[in-house]
Amino acid sequence: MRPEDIPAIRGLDLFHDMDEGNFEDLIRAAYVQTFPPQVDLITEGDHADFLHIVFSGSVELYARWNGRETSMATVRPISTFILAATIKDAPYLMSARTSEKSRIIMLPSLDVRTVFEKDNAFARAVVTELAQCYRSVVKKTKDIKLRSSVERVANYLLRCHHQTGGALEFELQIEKRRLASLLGMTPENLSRAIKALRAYGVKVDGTSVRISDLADLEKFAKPSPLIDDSSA
Amino acid sequence: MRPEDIPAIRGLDLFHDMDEGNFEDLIRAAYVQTFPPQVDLITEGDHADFLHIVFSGSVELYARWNGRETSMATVRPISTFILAATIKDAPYLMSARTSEKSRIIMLPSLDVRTVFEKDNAFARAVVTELAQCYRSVVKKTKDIKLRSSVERVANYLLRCHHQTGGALEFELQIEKRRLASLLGMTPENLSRAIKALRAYGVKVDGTSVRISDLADLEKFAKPSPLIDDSSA
DNA sequence: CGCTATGTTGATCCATATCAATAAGTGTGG
DNA sequence: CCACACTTATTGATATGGATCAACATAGCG
Repeated sequence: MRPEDIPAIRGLDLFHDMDEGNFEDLIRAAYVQTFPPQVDLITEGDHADFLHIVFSGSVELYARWNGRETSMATVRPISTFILAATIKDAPYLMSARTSEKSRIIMLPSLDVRTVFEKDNAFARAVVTELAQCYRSVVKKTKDIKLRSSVERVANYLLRCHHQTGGALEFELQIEKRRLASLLGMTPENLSRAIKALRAYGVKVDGTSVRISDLADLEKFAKPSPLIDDSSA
Repeated sequence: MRPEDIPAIRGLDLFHDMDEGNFEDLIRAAYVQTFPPQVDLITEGDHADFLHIVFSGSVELYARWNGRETSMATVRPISTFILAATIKDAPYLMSARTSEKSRIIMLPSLDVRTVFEKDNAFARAVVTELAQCYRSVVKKTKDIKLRSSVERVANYLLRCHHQTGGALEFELQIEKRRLASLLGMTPENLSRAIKALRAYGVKVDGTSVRISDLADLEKFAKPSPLIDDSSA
């Protein structure tokens, strides 16, 4: 752990309000490692030995069943992942792999649970974090069950648009094949969905996206705060 | 609130370890009401004014978008629902309606949050509950994204089988149309999926289900603890 | 600079949705 | 208690969104 990294971790909502001594205990127990792309960090079913924090790069959460695989989420700096398994002392429900070269901090689950037991501020921060995660998955479920694939793509692009501060031109931060899986469709189908959105003023070239008629796209996509707002 | 109901609530994991005085504060502020079937209790987007507890009957959580509707979960006694919105002081992401005549306890969110702030045991119980909810939704997402509709039905029946303590004959506790929506398919498609499972020794007549060849059904369904275990 | 993974496009197939008709419950009021 | 209305379940016919297969283009990358 580089000393200069510590303030950034301390700045996370999850660790911000906890006792300084407890925070230092956690940090002392932490491992830090830089991984190349496409390295598996955890495998679903394994025991949750560490709470992971993505410090740089990005991590894909995915799941398998019966030979099939689907992308569940992308974790970007700086945030933790699979907190629930750590706290519950339960097996991971998802696997995780680096999408790009990534710096990962690992806090032993045992230490996290110990601090959780004695630090009340930390316990409450965990609640906030888990409530956030929960609501986020509920939104994803609504997205998948209530929308067609073209609608999901349209709304995904609108979410990117908002996350980039309202830019009408931006870059996709994720491979298309991964995006397809994340949105519950095949790469071929994503290609076609993107083409279908040309009719609503969306131009995609490689990873760069341009929305030429925002109103038209929104009229089609019908974004809802109860599905698409990343906070709320 | 009938005095004889209080021990049952106290017995819930969520309230079991909290301070007696705080528990009494919550109970004092509670409303109790019996609703007929098909009554809307909450509507998505509304502010979360109450934490609800299903005391008897059952409640369906569902969501709408753009004129479409999908069932998200069924809540059975005795458990709470939409804790995350209450704690985060955020709008509900799902609507809820009674499926049958139901006795519902409502704790004002404000009181729940007040107790949450001062009662550390309660705060930790909230964590456990939210972690459980989170993992449960993740499993549902995996079920939907990784399995075909027939596979989902097969695994649903196996879950019923386990929840009834291993019975090979049991009753569906939910209307078929609701089940279809819950599993992300149409009622017609559910009918056909059930018919397709005859090949694996499943006989459904009305609401009664009989599994004649468990091994065969399991071989087809390939249940996984990481998707189908209700605890874990 | 070639190799391999990714992305696109077209053709086809299949799972699931939709539409339609009927049957079977379920509840209600006379 | 039955007749009627209404909702739910089933079945068949058809339509369609999305998957699969195949071919090619493209872009990273060693």
